Amino acid sequence: MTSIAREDYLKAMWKLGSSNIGTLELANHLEVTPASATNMILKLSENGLVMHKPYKGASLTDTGLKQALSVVRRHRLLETFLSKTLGLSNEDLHVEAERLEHALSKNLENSIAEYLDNPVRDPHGHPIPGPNGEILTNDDIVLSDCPINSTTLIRQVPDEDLEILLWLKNNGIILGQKMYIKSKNNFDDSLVVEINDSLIEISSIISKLVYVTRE
Amino acid sequence: MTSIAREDYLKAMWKLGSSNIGTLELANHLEVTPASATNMILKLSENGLVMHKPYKGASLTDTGLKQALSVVRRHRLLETFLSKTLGLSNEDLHVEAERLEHALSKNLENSIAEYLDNPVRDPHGHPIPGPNGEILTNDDIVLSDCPINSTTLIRQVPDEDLEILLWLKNNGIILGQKMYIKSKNNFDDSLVVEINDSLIEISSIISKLVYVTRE
DNA sequence: TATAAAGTTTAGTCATGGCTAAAAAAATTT
DNA sequence: AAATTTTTTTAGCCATGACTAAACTTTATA
Repeated sequence: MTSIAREDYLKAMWKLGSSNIGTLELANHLEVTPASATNMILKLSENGLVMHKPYKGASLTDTGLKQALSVVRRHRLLETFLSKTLGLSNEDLHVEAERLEHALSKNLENSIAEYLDNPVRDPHGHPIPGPNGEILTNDDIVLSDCPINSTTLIRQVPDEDLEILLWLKNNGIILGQKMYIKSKNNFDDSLVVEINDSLIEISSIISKLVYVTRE
Repeated sequence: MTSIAREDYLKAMWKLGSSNIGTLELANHLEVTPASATNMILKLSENGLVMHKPYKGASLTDTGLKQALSVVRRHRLLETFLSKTLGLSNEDLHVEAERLEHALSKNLENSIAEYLDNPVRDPHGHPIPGPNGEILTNDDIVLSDCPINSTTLIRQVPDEDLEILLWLKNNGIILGQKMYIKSKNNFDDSLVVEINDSLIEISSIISKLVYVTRE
């Protein structure tokens, strides 16, 4: 009843936000056709994992959310584990964890968590949900919402897009890095920040994927 | 074209020996019906992984053997990796590796092999096939074929059966252990061996699963 | 507000990999 | 050698999760 496909749908819905997820949006995210997404939404709905209002969108139920967070937990624990043991580069972690997450038993999940001392952040700074779906409450804020003329500390970088990840690394935008926000372009919402005495322009897209805390 | 089910069939055929594997034997090993096994044998045959003589049995082709050994390599590398990092007990290793082996990418396989310094034995003493299917030539012999009144060293214990594994451990039959073969029962082919000054009777079934070398 | 466009669902198809029941071949007994 | 048992295959069915094409809502535009 729980399958790889179902877990992928639940995780995708979690990523896309809390409510009224469009079929097309979900289908695009999973690279399937809208018809396939409708099909699966109906099945998940029958199993009480998803709420579906025809033509209006779908959202996770409490049970569905819990299962989605379980997948996310496995993913992030795996990233942390592979990083610590094999020293995989930050760019490789996501792809490998994506393959393994569905095959991780509860037992192995527990062993890994214990081995890592129950970490609350993965190597990209993302919070790791607890065994029952508890998620770390943090005061990380998205970079694009940050006030000008503030000093911030980088807390989360995205993990999926290789190109973005490499760009961030090449420009010194890494976890724990201090960064001063100089200005914001009112036309395209890009930012100019100062890192280690050099100025860097951060596109609007990227500034929505990086999270920071105020210093 | 390569799927979990197909990999399981190839691995099972490898385990069952080199040629003329019966449909029923294969089906029993995989806990599917004979009809399902016939079905899959035909598919693998179409893909050149298996030779099938109707009503006579099936066997792996060179390509099929190579793919089977690739699965075995992943399995045994995973066992070794999980043992070394998480310190999983010997009894847990098999089950966990069984789940993960199909999801291990070539990249991760390589990383793990390198991390472990290209091991040639897994924690149960089984040889780990190389990246191209090369298997360690060793002079391990099956315990049941061992001459009486010889001193032997335990080199391989089975990994699948929990009960057997626990019995072996509880009786001191572990890798590297010295063992003296005292006698053989001509009726049931069981053995009596001396380990650490105590005598142990080993059933015929188990004596076919343990491999040793002469001292 | 009527129409076009965008998004969603329905209907029907396909491959995969199970299953059962029945037919056919091979091996074993009598 | 004939009959029986065992093994294997064939035929047909089912669930899963993709797909296309067409129908149907909803939203946006003229």
